[in-house]
Amino acid sequence: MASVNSLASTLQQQLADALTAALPDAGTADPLLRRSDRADFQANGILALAKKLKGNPRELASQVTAAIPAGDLIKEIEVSGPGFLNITLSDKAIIETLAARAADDAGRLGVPYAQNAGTTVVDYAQPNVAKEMHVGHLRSAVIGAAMVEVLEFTGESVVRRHHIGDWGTQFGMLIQYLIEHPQELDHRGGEEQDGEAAMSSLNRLYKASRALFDSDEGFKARSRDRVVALQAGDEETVTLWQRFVDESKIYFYSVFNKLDMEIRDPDIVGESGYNDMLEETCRILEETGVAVRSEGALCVFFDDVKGPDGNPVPLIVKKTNGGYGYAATDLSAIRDRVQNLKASTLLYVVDARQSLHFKMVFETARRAGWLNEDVKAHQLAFGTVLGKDGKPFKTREGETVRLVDLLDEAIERATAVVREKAEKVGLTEQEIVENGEYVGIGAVKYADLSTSAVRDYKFDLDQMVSLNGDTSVYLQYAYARIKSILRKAGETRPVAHPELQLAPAERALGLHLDQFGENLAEVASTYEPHKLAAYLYQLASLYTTFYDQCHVLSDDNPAEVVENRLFLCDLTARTLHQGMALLGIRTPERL
RNA sequence: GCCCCCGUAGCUCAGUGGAUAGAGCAGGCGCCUUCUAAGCGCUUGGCCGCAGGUUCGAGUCCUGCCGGGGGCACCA
Repeated sequence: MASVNSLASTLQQQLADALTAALPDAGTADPLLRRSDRADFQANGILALAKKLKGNPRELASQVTAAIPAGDLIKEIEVSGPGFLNITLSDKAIIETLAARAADDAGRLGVPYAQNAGTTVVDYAQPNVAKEMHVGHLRSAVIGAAMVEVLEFTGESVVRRHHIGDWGTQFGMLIQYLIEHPQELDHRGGEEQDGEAAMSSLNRLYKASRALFDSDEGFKARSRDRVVALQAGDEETVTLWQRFVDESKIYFYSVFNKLDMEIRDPDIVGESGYNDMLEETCRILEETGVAVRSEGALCVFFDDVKGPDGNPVPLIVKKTNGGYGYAATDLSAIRDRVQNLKASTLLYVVDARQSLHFKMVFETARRAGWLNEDVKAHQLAFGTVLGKDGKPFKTREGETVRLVDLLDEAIERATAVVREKAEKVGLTEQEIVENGEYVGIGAVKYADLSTSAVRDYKFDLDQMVSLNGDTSVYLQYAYARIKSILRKAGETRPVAHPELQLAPAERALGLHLDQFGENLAEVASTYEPHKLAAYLYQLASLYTTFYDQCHVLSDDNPAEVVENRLFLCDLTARTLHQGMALLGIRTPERL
């Protein structure tokens, strides 16, 4: 038996049954079970019921209490305040449940798969071809990757899509420039091509072509013709376009590699990938009357979308000049994902500033029948990255900050701290370098993942790399301390002892450990990865309290106590490791 | 003008309609001859933007204001 019912769910069921038994008129009422400061759990549901049944809540609570069958689960249950039930579980039940989790041979800590799992297409990490990646790209990548992992862990079948910006008018300009300056993308003397080098030549070419485009009417005209040639599939043009894409991918992979994030080539399906569908998408929309002609453009209108002048503002699917807007691409992507990939959910990890656009796109897709009750789309909108001062994140010179520079600095600063502390643990040079990357990148990811995505986000490298308090290293450090104890204790898997009475810190840790699966289910259904970060921080915090109050390897402890504490250490380590892995953050064995 | 998001401790942020609103940072006081002090304990600090409403119960739901950010016809 791999999957384990959590204490909360077992208790919830017992209370629900007791409610039905004691108060048949109540039907299937929710006992509203919550964690509590006053006991392990608190049930609030009887208060609302009392109103409905016109009864005294405290009396009803007593009746419900009496209807709960005797068993090992509950140690104490009392009616409190206006009619709350305060419930304390037995130590035995806690350790037995955790032992079942530890014994899960599927390595899932007893976390069950979701009942109604489907296929979710997650659209995240969408850099632009021939353009430098900046902090804005970080959020989509980090948040999206975490959602992918969490969804997969809960049993959802996930298709990743990196909707890179590899299409559009700017490619006419780039390709035309390359035709006129053919050496610009050549690699120097066969030296090994790395991401930085690829980006710097792309960057140079982009700037040069942009300058020429703005100053030279002839070049501008030739560039426009080149766009037409590209869209028409002209062989020479497409070949050159492919060079830009390939060159950019070298750069993307180097950045994602630095981010310790796996991006697979088949998952990169950029805007160009839907090019062949655009015409048909527009035709369907027009034929079904979802889209109409307005001022020469093919548009979809909405009652509640208006411009500053009070006139309706449409979603433009096809432009007056015959070109396709990005709405056509997004709608085609929806068709592809629903019809070909058989998605039941589409998740877009996209900047909140595009919320109106996606609202209109989703509504259009609903009208066209591509989305419906069974196939839903959701934008996981994230806020803008701001500097410490609350203004858009820029360098002192007002330029956008390169993502790689930021990551390098985070790694550099983290490595310095790791090195400073390394002697105490006896780290090798290789471990110092490795840990510096894990700590630095972890700090950046954790900072992004530990607040709710929709808020604007203050990027404060000093704070994240301070490595104090609520930062990733707190969790990594807790993990390393556990592993240190486990190494000292030897290799055998520790045995749980349900017969023991638990110390307060042990109970608190144990109860929290048991809620891992419920937390993941919530994260998966609300698309809020920061709740996982909060759970893990709480877990590490409860562990360090335990670490402080409950010495593990002490000669004063009876053997069973040592074993049981080792068991708690082991399960905490495995839970931390699993949770951090879902967030994309490494947990070094020594730190 | 309309729409969306945000407003919680000095700062950065949590807070599934439940009892006394929580963390981290910063400030104050303690704790390394015992498993990693990147830590732990204690402590100072709150008209949860304002005003109504719904509810047995509102930081949380509804309405209206105020303040900040963003979006709103052929860029993505």
